[in-house]
Amino acid sequence: MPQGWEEIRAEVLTRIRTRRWPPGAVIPTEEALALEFDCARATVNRALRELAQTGMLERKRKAGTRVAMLPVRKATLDIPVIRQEVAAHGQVHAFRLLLQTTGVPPIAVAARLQLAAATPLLHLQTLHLADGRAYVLEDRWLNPAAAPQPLPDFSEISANEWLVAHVTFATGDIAFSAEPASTSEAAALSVAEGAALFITERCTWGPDAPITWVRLAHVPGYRLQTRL
Amino acid sequence: MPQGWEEIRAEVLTRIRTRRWPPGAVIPTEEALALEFDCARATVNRALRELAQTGMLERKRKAGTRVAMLPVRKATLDIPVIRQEVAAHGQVHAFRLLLQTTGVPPIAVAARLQLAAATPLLHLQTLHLADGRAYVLEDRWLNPAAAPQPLPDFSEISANEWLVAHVTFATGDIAFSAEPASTSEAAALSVAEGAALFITERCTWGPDAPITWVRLAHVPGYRLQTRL
DNA sequence: TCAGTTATTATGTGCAGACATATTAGCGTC
DNA sequence: GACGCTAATATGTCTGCACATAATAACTGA
Repeated sequence: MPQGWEEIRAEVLTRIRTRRWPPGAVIPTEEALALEFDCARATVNRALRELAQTGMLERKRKAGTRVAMLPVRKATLDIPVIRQEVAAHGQVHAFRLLLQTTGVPPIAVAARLQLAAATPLLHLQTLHLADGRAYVLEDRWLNPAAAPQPLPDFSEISANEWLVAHVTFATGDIAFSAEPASTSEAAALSVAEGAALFITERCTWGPDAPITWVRLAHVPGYRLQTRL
Repeated sequence: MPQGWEEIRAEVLTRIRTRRWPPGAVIPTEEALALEFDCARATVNRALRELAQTGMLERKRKAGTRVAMLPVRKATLDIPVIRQEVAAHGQVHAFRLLLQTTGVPPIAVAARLQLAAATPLLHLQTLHLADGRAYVLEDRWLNPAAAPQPLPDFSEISANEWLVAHVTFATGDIAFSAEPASTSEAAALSVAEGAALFITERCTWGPDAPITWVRLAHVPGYRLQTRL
């Protein structure tokens, strides 16, 4: 007899995976399960809620709880700060600020940030190193209007770390893709032009204004991994 | 005054983002917050627990709850079945089975599945089409010992969809990377050799045996996106 | 027959209280 | 001061109950 909401969750998961409750089937009500497991309904609720959150179950009032047609649909992945990511591999992190200018960003960047096309932004290019070797090239456009003045010396502290500590964040999105290395990216990362790079593109907004757009070009061999 | 655990969560999030509770700071106890918000401790607990799950807060017994040093660290992403993914774009999904043989997989595949090197597996290559155009190339090795017999006609039903409906799943992992198109991949996807492809690699295990290893090579332009 | 209303029902949320558990802080001893 | 024990404390979980809410089912009347 399972006891505790985690064991109940495990038991339900087993019944789903062994097809005792096959995909699409309606499972017993919380009340019935509480009776079977000899616990309070709130405990069953907790277990089922967690399973619904990961996409294993679909719940609707009155209709009841059913096993999702296509189980295993959501994965959570960590988005570490680069320094932590490098440190997690047991390597030493360092970075070099390659470029810092102020200017009007490409239309694509302004559009993604929902900024007027002519707004001048701070442009930073930073090369991050792991054990002295190129690891990822960071290309960032930063909205000075969204950041408290004065700005720090970005060759001393990485923009990402300064921003999370000093700028109010409201929403954002993140996208992953694969792109061929441009001439400048190839040079910075010491790879062949056109090499397949793993790209992370992130956009963040504050409560009032866009904060930053950043594109991370990872060196070939990079893998983003998570457990299901 | 916030009421309901969602509003409390929002209020706490605001205090974090406005730096009233800056990164690293310890926030009041559940009891104190329950008093402030005039609700039960369980309600505060629910709100704080959810925030901890997304990485905004770090909680320890006795030590209390503190704002994470580097907020925004976890994102959840959906892993749809290819047919749903295509349909979500309003396109028509179809697929062609390019290859079906039985043989010993490459060492790298056997190793990732933790299988003895000489185990023969079913090898499937499938090209998925969106509105008739190449969308993703699926390269799959399937352990027949982990699947119920008889196997279906994989030119009629896609392996993924058949597997989630008929095979008991226990654990798995997923990884994303960027790789240049091999000669055969380039031909199948109608792209230039060496083009940057977005690769999804998935490994799944049943309770007793490895089930399948699959590598999805997405056509250039593919983006995997999620909100933060 | 069908649209509109009402009743039913399963989940969603909330409360107060209780006990469990991990972790820290304090204390005493050597 | 370094150690090991004990007490204090914040979170983790559970219970039993209540009411809210959404979605379905049943009913009603034209």
